[in-house]
Amino acid sequence: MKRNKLWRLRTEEYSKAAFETLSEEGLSGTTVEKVAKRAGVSKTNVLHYFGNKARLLEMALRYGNADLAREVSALLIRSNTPWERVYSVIEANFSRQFFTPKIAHAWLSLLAEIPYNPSYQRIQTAIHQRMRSNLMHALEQLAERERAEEVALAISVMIDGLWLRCGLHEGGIGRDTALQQMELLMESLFPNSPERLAAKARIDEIQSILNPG
Amino acid sequence: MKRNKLWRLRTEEYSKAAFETLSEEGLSGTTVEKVAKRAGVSKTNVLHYFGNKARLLEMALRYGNADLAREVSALLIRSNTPWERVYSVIEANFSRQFFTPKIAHAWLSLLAEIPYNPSYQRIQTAIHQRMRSNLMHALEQLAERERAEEVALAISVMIDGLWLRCGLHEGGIGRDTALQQMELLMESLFPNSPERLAAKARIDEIQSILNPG
DNA sequence: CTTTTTATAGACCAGTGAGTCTATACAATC
DNA sequence: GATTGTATAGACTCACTGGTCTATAAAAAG
Repeated sequence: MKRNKLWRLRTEEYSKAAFETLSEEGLSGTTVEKVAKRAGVSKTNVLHYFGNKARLLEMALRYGNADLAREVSALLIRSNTPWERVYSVIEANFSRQFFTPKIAHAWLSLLAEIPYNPSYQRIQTAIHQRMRSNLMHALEQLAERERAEEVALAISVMIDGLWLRCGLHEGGIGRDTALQQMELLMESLFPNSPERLAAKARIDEIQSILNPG
Repeated sequence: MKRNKLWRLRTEEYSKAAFETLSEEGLSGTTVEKVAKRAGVSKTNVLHYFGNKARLLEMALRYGNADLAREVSALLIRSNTPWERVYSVIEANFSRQFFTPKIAHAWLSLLAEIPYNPSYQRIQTAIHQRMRSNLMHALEQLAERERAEEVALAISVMIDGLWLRCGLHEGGIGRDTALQQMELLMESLFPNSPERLAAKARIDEIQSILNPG
């Protein structure tokens, strides 16, 4: 169907525009009009595809997550050991392309709306759920179940916290500080583990190959 | 000055109303009108005291933080050792009264605006700065400076992350899970430290006396 | 080649929200 | 007691925003 193709193309285009607008103008500054302007089309057209603003932002949330999800997958399929899978999740979350104040701004703007919009809530729950699941599959092979749960939560909470700080003020936390913090956490949780460090090194390398600069 | 007294009273009242509105309606749902209604006065009156909405929300941010700051102080002045000071910061941040989804919602809503409003940014920077300072004074006596810096950051980032999760969805993270996570972090960072555990126990006790329930 | 569907835009509408203007009650000051 | 300043509210304005209605061009279908 040609219709469906164009549909997908446009929704992706406009979701992206919405995400970018969000990151530059904040939630209160994001209007359908501005998103349309950024995409170079009329407001009517954007509404034609999404029906209403809420759904547009919903798709923006999905859009923002899709990139990250791809990055995680790309590392995950190249992982051979549990430790490598853990570091795939970590590294992907602080990839140079994604872990930027701009993107963190947009993410923050959407997060703030989550409590008031069940639809966003479902999406975010799914996102967290997937991260937890990715971590658990790996960690269960490295620790007892209960500890694995705790640790998985600690890792993902720390990731969220670092993203939050990244979005908060420009000069705040960058990739290096973030990774250093994650390493402080990991080294404290699992001290003296050559396997862990080897995995970290390998994933780091893979990531810098996949995504140079 | 009687004038100043009333002024203080009203600004406090309205800041509180704004904070509460924020927590129930989110940022997009918070209008000057609604805040006024909640305070039982006219919109004009609220505007009379704050001039504009931005300054109202700015005061709401300060208001929300003031409570927390008092809680930290109350524990801090009763602390005798560095470890107790560290746990004062931690416990205060997860006090039963403050660490609630409602308050976390309001806090999230304001955070999302920080990147777009220099004034909020300054306030938030000051808040983070004070937390860092509180932690550093204590941690410097427990580790070398560089490690103290790292650890202080780790603790405050984890606190932020847990607040974020608390605000995200109702059934998410509660005080118990949060404190358990903090303890996982602390135990990993400083294993086998009876002094630390004693301090934790003492602050926990003081806190439950000051703030029963 | 006509008919129907899809894509796109322009004009418009209704609602809302921030902020102002005007007015009144009230307190303080002289 | 007159005057000045403060607190408060009601009516109003102006800008803007989400969303709809109408129209047209383009494409698909027949």
